[in-house]
Amino acid sequence: MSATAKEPRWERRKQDRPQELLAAALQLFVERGYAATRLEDVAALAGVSKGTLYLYFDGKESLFKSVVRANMLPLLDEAEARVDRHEGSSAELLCELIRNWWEAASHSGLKGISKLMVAESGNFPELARFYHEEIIARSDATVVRVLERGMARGEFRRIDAEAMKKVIVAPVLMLMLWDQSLPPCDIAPIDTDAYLKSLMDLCIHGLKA
Amino acid sequence: MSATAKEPRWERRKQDRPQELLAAALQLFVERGYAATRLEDVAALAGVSKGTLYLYFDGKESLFKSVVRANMLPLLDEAEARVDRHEGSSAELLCELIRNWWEAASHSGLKGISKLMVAESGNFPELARFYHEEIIARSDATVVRVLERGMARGEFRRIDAEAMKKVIVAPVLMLMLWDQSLPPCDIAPIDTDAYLKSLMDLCIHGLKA
Amino acid sequence: MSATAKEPRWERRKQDRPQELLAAALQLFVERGYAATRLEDVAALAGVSKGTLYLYFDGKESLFKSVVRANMLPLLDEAEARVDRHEGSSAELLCELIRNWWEAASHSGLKGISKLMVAESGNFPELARFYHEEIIARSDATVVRVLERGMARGEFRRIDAEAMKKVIVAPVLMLMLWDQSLPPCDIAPIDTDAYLKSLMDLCIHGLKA
Amino acid sequence: MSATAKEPRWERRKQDRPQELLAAALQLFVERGYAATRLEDVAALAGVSKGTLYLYFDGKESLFKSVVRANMLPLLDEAEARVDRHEGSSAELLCELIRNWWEAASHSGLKGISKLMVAESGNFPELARFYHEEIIARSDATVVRVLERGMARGEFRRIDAEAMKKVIVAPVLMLMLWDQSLPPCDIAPIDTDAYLKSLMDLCIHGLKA
DNA sequence: TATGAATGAGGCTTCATTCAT
DNA sequence: CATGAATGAAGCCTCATTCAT
Repeated sequence: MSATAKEPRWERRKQDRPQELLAAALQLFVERGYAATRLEDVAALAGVSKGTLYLYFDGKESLFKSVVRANMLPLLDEAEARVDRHEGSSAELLCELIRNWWEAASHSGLKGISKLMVAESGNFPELARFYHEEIIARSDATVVRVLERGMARGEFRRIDAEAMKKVIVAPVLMLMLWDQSLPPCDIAPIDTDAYLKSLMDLCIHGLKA
Repeated sequence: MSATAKEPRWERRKQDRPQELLAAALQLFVERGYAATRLEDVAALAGVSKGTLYLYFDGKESLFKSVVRANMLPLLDEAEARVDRHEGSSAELLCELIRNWWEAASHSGLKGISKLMVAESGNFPELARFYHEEIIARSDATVVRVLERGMARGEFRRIDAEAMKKVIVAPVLMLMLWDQSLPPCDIAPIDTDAYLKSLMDLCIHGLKA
Repeated sequence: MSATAKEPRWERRKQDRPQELLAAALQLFVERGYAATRLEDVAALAGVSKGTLYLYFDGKESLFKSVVRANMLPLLDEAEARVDRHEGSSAELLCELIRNWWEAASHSGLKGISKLMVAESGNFPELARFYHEEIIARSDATVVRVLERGMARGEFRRIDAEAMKKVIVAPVLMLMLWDQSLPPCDIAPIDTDAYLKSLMDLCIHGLKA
Repeated sequence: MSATAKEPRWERRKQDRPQELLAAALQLFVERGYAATRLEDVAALAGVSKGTLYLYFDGKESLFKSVVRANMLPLLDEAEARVDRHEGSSAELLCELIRNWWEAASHSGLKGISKLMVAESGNFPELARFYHEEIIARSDATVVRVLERGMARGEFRRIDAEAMKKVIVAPVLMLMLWDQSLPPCDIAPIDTDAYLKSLMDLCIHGLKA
């Protein structure tokens, strides 16, 4: 599946105006929340005028949904394939999964989207459902597959994989939220490397047979 | 003629108005976020009119800060004392700590406040700092004490307690956020008991010497 | 006409609450204007609660009109009689008139009322008419009588008494306005004595035959 | 198809909007006072909607200050120069000064501004100081120069010029106030010509050596 | 396409007025 | 009589949206 010349992911488009607007909108929505973000600020941050925004999006809500969808869709197909192809130990696989997930989140808008979904789930429940089905549920399922692979191969002790998956996913999600929230408040940020190492360390020791 | 002859325009007493307003405000701020919450709705939910709110609070921002502070301050001093008095194993102590923390959060507004702080940290950075210092930092410190107690007594293996504390706190915080976000979106809620059991199970096995 | 024991000048009454309220209202209305004066401040300045005000006055507008009328009515009957009884020169009479008027204004609320009438004439035209008929017109008429007496007795040269009366009244009114406006703004106040002396000096030299 | 085919929602150009708004605001502020003037009425009188006002002014207070400054600044430099160039008698000069001042006030917003300053000095003390320094103090100084010129040339008798200047300025100011206040109340307006003639007549006779 | 002036619904806040105590 | 908690209409201001250019 080679990169297509035109991927019609946003309403209308021309050159990269939409992307710039989506990037600006993501930043401000994440910083301030949906209601507190003014479209004029989004437009200014994208270097266009207020009216231009309406050439590409139907309005504020449409822009918001586009931001969420645009930042979620590219993420879906990455980590999963790798799990099935993996040859090594399940512990290694789990660690790789965690680290890959964090890497993917860091190089995309997923960290911000996750914060947005926590903040705005009440105002956009169907978006929150979409996020949970497409991102969380698939991440969960991937973790479950690894956990079951580990148990099946005798590497992991018997655990409640369904419950444990969320326990393992939670620290990664929380790291995303902290990563978004702490620096703007002048709160000392998390030491990401040490945090992830501790998480993987805890999982390896906590799960091993 | 027992009570009201001619439907009084208002009823309750001055003393409990602030609490009623704070409770209503907490609910709506958590559901909708700060900017999307209308003071008229808060007042209506508390059973009073718009103007009454201003008899007790200086305005929207003041109400918000009061909500946060009122729901954070009562929580601070509970779990910590228990740690020092504990006689049993550190694993038991850690489990008790996690469960107590969740219990306390469930019977107070802390779950909502935590969601609020994720959502509004960018708009109220000094409140976010207050929250982190009073809630997160103290929870972290308590966890650290337990981890170091366990290591000192040979119950836990040597770990990076500073990094691990956040890994352990994160799932509890994330549970609070899910607990607030999922039900209003008609997403299947977390099985809290199984989740906490898995968390404690992972910690016990993951930390033991 | 001896002083009566009860002069029913205000709506209802009891002891001296009404006077205290009227005094407080006069002060604040003059300082801030009608619209910018809050009844709660009036009540507080009078040492009573907001509700009490409504026991004595029908509302804000009623209070305002009462303030104006209460401070105008006592003033009406003083200066006029003196003119007819006067035996000396018309120049002396005019000077006495000016000084008496200023004295009367200083020891009553008339200075404030005059400022109020300038400020609020547009919002209370019928009050402004009342003020002009009862205060200005009568002052004017008195001045005219003095001017005509002076001309009749050959002390003053022939002038347009109708036009000149306002020219003579204006500096006294303006002095009242300055006296009310300048000190609160930290602007150097008028030297009242020198001002009145100059006015009388100008009149005496300017009118003499 | 000469111009508007389908009734445009707005018409005029950006450049003259501020002046139109300032003119409308001056009128209403003078008529009703600061607090009683609604911005929506100002906007309507200027032919625009509420929100448009905020494109040009920061808010009500900013609009008010702009109104005052815009109507004061153009007035400052006119009459003064003429005094120094004058060749004729000081009596003529004084009369010319008075008449020029009145003419200037009549053809500008100064009459209204003067009323506003009397009414709102308590609420805008620093504006009142600005007005007194820029308008009153300069008028005063010009009058003083004429009086001293007259005394120096032996045309005027010796007087207290500092006190007399305010006595001479007061009738002109008071005429402005009457001119603003009387007509809206259906009170017979001042006969301006006769009034000014009487004032000049009084000054000439009252000052001459 | 792109602009930005203009609009007006909607929310925060004030305060005159009411009325149970 | 007096109080002050409660009300709600009204005004200031913001900002999503429209549209002539």
